Amino acid sequence: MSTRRNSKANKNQPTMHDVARVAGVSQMTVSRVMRGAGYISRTVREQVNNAAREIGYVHNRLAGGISSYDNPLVGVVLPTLQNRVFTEVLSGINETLNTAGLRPVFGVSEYSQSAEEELVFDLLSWRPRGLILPGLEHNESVRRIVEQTGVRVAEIMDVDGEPMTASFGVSHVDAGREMATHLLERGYRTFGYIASQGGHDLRATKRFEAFASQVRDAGGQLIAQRMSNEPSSMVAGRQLTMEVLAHPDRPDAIYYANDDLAAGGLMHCLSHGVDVPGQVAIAGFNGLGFLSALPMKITTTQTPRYEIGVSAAEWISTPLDSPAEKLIERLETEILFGETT
Amino acid sequence: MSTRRNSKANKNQPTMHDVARVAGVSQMTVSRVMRGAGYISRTVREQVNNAAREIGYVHNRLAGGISSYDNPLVGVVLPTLQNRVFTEVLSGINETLNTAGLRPVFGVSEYSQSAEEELVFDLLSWRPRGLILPGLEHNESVRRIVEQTGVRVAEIMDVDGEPMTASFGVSHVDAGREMATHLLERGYRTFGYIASQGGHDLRATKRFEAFASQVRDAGGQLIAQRMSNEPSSMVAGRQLTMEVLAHPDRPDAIYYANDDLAAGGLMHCLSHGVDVPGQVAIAGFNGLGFLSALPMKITTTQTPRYEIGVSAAEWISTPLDSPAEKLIERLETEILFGETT
DNA sequence: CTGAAAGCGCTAACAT
DNA sequence: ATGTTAGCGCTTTCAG
Repeated sequence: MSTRRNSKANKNQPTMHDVARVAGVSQMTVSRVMRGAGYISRTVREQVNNAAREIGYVHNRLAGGISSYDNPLVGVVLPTLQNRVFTEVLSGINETLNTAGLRPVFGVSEYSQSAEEELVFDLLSWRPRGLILPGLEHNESVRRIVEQTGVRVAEIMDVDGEPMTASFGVSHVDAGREMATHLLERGYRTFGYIASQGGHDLRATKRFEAFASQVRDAGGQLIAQRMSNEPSSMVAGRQLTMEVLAHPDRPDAIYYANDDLAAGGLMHCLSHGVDVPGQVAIAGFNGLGFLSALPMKITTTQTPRYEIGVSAAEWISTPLDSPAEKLIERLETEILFGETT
Repeated sequence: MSTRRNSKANKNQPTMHDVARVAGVSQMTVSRVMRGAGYISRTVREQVNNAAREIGYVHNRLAGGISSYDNPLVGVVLPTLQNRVFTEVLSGINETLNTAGLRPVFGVSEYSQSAEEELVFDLLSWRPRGLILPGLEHNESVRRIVEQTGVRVAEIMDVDGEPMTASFGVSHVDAGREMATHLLERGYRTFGYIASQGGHDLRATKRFEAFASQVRDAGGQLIAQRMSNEPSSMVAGRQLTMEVLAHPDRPDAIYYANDDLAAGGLMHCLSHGVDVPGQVAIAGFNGLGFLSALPMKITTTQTPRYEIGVSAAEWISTPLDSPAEKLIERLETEILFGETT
């Protein structure tokens, strides 16, 4: 006769009861062995594990989560997968969660707040132990449901603003200002700015605004700006740089929203005999690893991307005891002085 | 009085019962509205949705999954997040699943079969609708549990072998052979090979073996091989190329395990006045977008990374009706003839 | 079109 | 160190 108790034709997967029957113990004992909870004698544990292996039992956490409320899932939202920056953050998140026995469930918002909203509801339906969201800007609906459900949220990448509960990132305002200061000190007076993502990257915007205001305060001028609607890439940077330099009124220096764009700019200059930094200086943002393989070291701001992922994931992993106190974890950036400025 | 029924202090989240009470309908009706199942009158649907919004109810899919056996999660395993190739595949997977209302839960195996095994068990504990695994090589334990649970598995990247149920990818054997043929036709006779990941990238190994055997068959020679244990990167490629070219017996051409390494090699040559392809030819693999921003077009094999993700995810999304028939979906590669060969 | 009853597979809480 | 009992929040099934 069949040993299955499942009335539905649907599935025929073994349950803890089946394991218990084979191992000759109670179902509760199987549960304890599976979770590594409570004290179980060596012999029983082995019987149970063998029985489980034999019949191909896999722990069912859906059922577990529903009764325990302690669910090892973490919802992760990223703005894009097209940019190394976020996959490095994801890498930090994933490794840290993995170590803590937690698992990421994730979605990509494509820099859209309404897509983010949908994602947040969807992720919340898995009753995650926490949520990791990009940036500090979210729509009202997201704020409301976060408040109502009381889910722990780590807002990452940015610390220039008020987090819902905790933020982990860098100050883009300071980074933009510092780069402006550096370029001004070097004697550059007229500037270009090249960005991508059609302005949806709010952190790039923060950097740029701080950069621009610092430039103006020092009597410098912003004389060229180009923005692509595409995701950032070397190809886009190369194209936009060509456009900026084609103009009769060339800037002394170009600030790029990130390293990919800056590297593309450098490639344009190298291919067209434009002297860097003699005719035009180049500055990027992030300090991506591939820069050090380029023919010239690009000046950029080093950001701790992996570490941002790690610190956010660690906070989510921590057994919550701290009350509602807000946490702002600011990680530091640093200008890498290259040969392009 | 409190409207909560939850005896545990644990959580105090509203349930369908709470929504039902507020909306003045039965809990079952709420369930139908949430899932968009069955026929619900317009009025009732709106009442329910309003009530849900008002009290901040979020659908609980853990509870749903346990009774319905139809779970919108898909387990995804990637070998690494350090390589654009896989984040592009992930991008295709994610977008496709998203469209189908499915959600990825994922883990990274770091090219280790035992890490993969752990991951597979962990992912299976969420009773996913399917699994996406890299490559065709898996350990016995993975094969057993896949068979026992009957979970749908899409093996991606590679079609040179027998899948458990379905594979989506390219032929690395053919790709390696084709590149060898191309280089031989160009007149190159002595070859170098540069790789990374310490040989754990089994697909790179398949390419290389096909490449090497083709070279030997044509009377060519493989005179230099370097392999880094690091993840692949331009920096590693630059370094290894320097090492290969420092040797008195220089190869006519270097085949790289991928474009990052090849681009690093090109950068070395450009920076050191090594004539490409006059002194040494360069060939990569993948056709990553950034190649077109480099000063010289590198010859490479174009691979459909995003599409591999899409086709695997589509197969997982499809309501299963097809029997146990094996599926091998071979996507095509194509040599991009550049200026470096 | 809507509702009531009966579980889904597991864990918490309380025995023993 | 192990077992019993009573749900967790939802969906299935069967009524109406």
